[in-house]
Amino acid sequence: MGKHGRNIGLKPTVNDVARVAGVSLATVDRVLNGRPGVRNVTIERVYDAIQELGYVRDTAAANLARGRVYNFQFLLPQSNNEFVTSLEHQIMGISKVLALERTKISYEKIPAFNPQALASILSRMDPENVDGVAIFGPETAAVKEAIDQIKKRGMSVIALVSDLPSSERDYFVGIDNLAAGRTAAQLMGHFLPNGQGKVLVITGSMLARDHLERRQGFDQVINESFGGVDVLSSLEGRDDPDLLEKLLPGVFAKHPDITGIYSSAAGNAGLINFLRKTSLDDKVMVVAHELTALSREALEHGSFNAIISQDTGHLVRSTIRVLRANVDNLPINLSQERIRIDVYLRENMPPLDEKI
Amino acid sequence: MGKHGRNIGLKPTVNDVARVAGVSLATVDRVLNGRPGVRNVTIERVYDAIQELGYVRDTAAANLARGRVYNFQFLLPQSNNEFVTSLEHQIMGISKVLALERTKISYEKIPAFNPQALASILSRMDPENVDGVAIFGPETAAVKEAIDQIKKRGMSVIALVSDLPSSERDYFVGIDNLAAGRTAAQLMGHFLPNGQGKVLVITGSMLARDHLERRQGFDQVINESFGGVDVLSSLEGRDDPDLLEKLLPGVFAKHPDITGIYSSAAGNAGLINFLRKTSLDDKVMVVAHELTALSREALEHGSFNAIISQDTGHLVRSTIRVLRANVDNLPINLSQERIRIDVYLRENMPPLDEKI
DNA sequence: TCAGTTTTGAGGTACGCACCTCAAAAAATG
DNA sequence: CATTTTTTGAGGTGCGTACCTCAAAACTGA
Repeated sequence: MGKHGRNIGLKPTVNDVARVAGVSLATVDRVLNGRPGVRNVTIERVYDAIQELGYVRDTAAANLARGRVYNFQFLLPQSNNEFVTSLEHQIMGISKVLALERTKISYEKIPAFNPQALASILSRMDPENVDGVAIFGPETAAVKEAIDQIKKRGMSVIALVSDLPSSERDYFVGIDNLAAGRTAAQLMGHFLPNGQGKVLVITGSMLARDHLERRQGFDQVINESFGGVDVLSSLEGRDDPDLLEKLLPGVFAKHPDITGIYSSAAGNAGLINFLRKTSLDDKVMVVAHELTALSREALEHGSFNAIISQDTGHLVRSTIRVLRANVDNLPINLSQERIRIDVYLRENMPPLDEKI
Repeated sequence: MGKHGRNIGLKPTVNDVARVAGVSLATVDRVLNGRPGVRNVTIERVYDAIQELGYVRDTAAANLARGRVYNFQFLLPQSNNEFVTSLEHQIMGISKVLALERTKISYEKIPAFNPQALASILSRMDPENVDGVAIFGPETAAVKEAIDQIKKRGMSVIALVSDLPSSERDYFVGIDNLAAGRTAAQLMGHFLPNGQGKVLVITGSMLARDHLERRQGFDQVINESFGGVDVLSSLEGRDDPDLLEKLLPGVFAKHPDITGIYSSAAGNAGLINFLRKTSLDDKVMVVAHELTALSREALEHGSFNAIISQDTGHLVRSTIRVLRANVDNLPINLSQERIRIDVYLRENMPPLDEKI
């Protein structure tokens, strides 16, 4: 086969596009990479040829040629709860593998529930060093502004875990928190003896959209289906185990007849400690969020009765895939990127992974 | 930078390995690709250099150079149940994307529960055309033999959905079916009024390992925790909706007091039809397997009360990744490939994807 | 030590693409 | 029309690897 053989039956290449469009390789290249100096008519002829052949750029080859390195950054709340820790582990764990795929990731921890701090970090970001950011943070005007600015500078932005729909973020990687709250209520309703009782809802902060949505969903289903259940107003634990452990005695002093707890936020360690100390753990039905070493153990031993979770490994991998697709201007496989609302009972917990 | 510059701070390449090992590029290449004509001492020097540098072959570049095309085949049971159909959809859907990644996949349907047919297809497989096979089929001696043969011919073999541990298959992509059965029992036990009643278990075939394991797990938990529940012997539906619909009336004639059904196999269509016709659907608690358009609708409307499921998209994508890793002799990310036992209640069903 | 064999090195081509330069061709301008 | 400006083509180099050839060097055995 000569230098420019026909390449029968295989994927079309830039050479095929050039031949079909009746232009030179250089011109196709200019069009594909948005370089100037091509007439509009010619540009269209090239795109027609691309259409006709069904040409798709070989990203692996392109990245090889370009020496491209993707640079992504995660911004996580500075909180010592297990969910965030698990995200960190996943990020570190995957970074070695990603190095082989020309993508560098790093993460930074930002004071939790502090929109100003987050906004200021965002505004200092340099498009030269960062191609995309994944943000796990509160939705406020300042953050929205910062995101919209960063988008203008050409970076891709992903909302992680908690959506930021008011901003121009490219995508949200996380679960449908309203549905998660509804699921929790469905479980709680079934698990409470006689379908009735007084339920405490623990939340993180009113600034956290994910927590608000969970509460909303929880209330919906309780109202729809479980008339006998009385839901107290939310206890704000700020995702902080220690704070939570301090607050709970007061709540139970006021409401000693609580029979159910929906722990919709992070900070399970504090809750578990409290339950153990007070021996309340087999008197109170607990539906909690996020499967971690701790919550897994609590489920195993009956302190927790069900766990709603989202796979942190999936969250991180999905974020990377979406960010990469965004900077490459490629489509996203929605069903692959949809994060499931996992329901764990004692029986279906996945085996514990060794942390790397 | 000259032709053989130092490449500081970046990933080491074959050139770096050659330099450090004090041999030529050609020799490194011979070692890496297992070509003959290199002394053992030299081979070791090369491996030492690889170790020292932490060199990892750039698979993208290697595949580009080699013009490699992965060729994988799925073998699915010839059954018109929705689960298998969903797998087919996923395979077809992903094949376009895979074409861009130099991998071709196809599937073939084999008479269900017919070990001879499966074994004969396997033995006819040509390593020239197929690099790897994913098998969803029964575990018998004939199949085991055929798999071991095929392995000897250099193909990679994955057990899909139902494990084939007696054979030399490289990997199993699917859920822990024992745990799935246990989960089903846990749900059933909680959902049955007063925690007691007579439960029918529907299975596919005694030849199907996954079904056997589910039954086993189900019995375990019922015995451990739900003394008031009486479980009947399995009804074999052969994953065939029509057959199942024909068999069920007889069972209910004999046991009119059935209050729970664990449908551990495929063929939900037949079950749903029967329940609707006989208006049993709100008298009987049903825990079924696999989220499909049909079972989703049944859950939505209360005919089913819970669904245990495995994500077919994940199954297919995972299979491909593992097969590719196998033929490339690369490690597998276990936590990414672990298929979750999904529990779906009405509230946490994922939105319906448009089939492609 | 010499011929024979094995091992090694040097070099090239290719994969599909990005990016560069220079000159030729075509179009726009006055 | 000639001149300037814009557009296009031809060609090369490199990304990291595979795979090939040929000759030089290093070992082997007798």
